[in-house]
Amino acid sequence: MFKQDFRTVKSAHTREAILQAALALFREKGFDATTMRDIAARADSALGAAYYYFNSKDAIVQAYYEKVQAEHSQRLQEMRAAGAMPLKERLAAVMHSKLDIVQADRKLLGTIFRYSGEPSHPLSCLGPGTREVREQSMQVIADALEGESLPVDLKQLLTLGLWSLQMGLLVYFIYDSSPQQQRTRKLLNNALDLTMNLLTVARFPLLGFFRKKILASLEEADLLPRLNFAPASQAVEAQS
Amino acid sequence: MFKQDFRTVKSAHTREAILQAALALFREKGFDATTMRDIAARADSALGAAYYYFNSKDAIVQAYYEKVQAEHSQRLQEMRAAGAMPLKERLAAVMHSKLDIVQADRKLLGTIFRYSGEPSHPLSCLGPGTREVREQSMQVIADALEGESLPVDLKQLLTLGLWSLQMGLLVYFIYDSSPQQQRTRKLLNNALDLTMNLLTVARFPLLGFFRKKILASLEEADLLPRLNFAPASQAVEAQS
DNA sequence: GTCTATACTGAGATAGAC
DNA sequence: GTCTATCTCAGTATAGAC
Repeated sequence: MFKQDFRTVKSAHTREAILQAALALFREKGFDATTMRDIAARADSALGAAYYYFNSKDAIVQAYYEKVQAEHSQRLQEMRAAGAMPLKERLAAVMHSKLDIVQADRKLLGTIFRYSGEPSHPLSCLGPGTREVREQSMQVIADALEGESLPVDLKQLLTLGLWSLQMGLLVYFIYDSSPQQQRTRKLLNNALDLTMNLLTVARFPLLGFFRKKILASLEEADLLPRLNFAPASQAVEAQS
Repeated sequence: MFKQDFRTVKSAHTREAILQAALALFREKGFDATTMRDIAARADSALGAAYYYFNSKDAIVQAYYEKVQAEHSQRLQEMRAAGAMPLKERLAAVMHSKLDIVQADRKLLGTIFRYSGEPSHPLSCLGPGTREVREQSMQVIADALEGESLPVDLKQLLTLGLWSLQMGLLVYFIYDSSPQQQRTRKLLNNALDLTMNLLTVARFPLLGFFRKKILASLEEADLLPRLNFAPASQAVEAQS
């Protein structure tokens, strides 16, 4: 496509060295303060080499969050394999593990939102360029609802809601200066408590009117992602 | 403080010329494609002059959205003076007029979110650097709730919720490629319908439990802005 | 205090040699 | 696949006109 193959061992090694150098520097000095020259120097290669593997500094960030998403999916898959948990714990596991993974990279995390207002930018976290990663991260949430006896429409609403919550929490996380970002954890727990309460209410037949209306609006606005609510094993299959 | 006085007519005129030149170019070519040298050239002044009035290209954007907010506040004040409307219409007026104001500047609008993930950046739309504009924009919403017989806690929740909705809609607006962004307008109307329905439900005594819980969480997370729910005339007074 | 002219630095990105 | 040289442009600095 638009990228190299990275088939050779040497090539993959160089690429990884550049990526690691970049991430280390981003963590130390932040994204803006790190120059491509710094990165190349730390990876013991030339500026051109860095640009050979990553079309831009931004592309490194993209590689980073593809890595994060892969790690997140994998952790959740392992947890699912390890045994069943009640819904609330599953949701807590999904959300907290995401925070765990990015905890060390808060300085880098902000760049995810940098192009959120530029639809055509390949790194726009809401744009077509990141659709795959985004849908994967929604699917992780959807998978956590697996086996619950909830109507599919409610599952869709819940998934979209929880994904939005996750995005919002990531922003809060970045701004959170409390030790180990405990405030974010607390907020997340409170939000999950409320979600569980809300879920009880949302099932109430009298509110079916609301559910239908909300869903129709979202559908019309093209805000509903296509999610896979098949059993976990099949869902995993469908991704490969 | 850190800015000039712009007391003289000539000074203000130059500043305005530079701002207008910048906005015109942003609309034509977008933010990134416009250089400070372009702006200075279009305003018939030197690069140094542009930097004299605006510390950076970003500072021009900041001036832009202070302008937008001032315009928004003013329009709403005029509407309030023009006569009473039912709540839903007042809310629709608030939200739609905001979209009206920025409609022509969608290419520029995205930059508002550029630094949303960088707390320390002065232009972060959620950071301390923009607190004043942000609170003013929330106050415009709070003012629209004036005179409604709702408990103050519900007013606070509603204001924060509607402000969030507004921010979300601005993002959707940027991504909306339908003619005249009609989809955003439709989504807004649907959201307001739902809000009104939700409001009826939210008043239900049985749900007081939820309200208290949500409010406590937000309070703990320091997400509740200090709003002025005094009568409109006083609220205006307090801002000057 | 307001502005011009000019030059310089740093960094993202690219071209082309090897 | 990798490196060197180079380009562009945001931003800074400075010296001075008025």
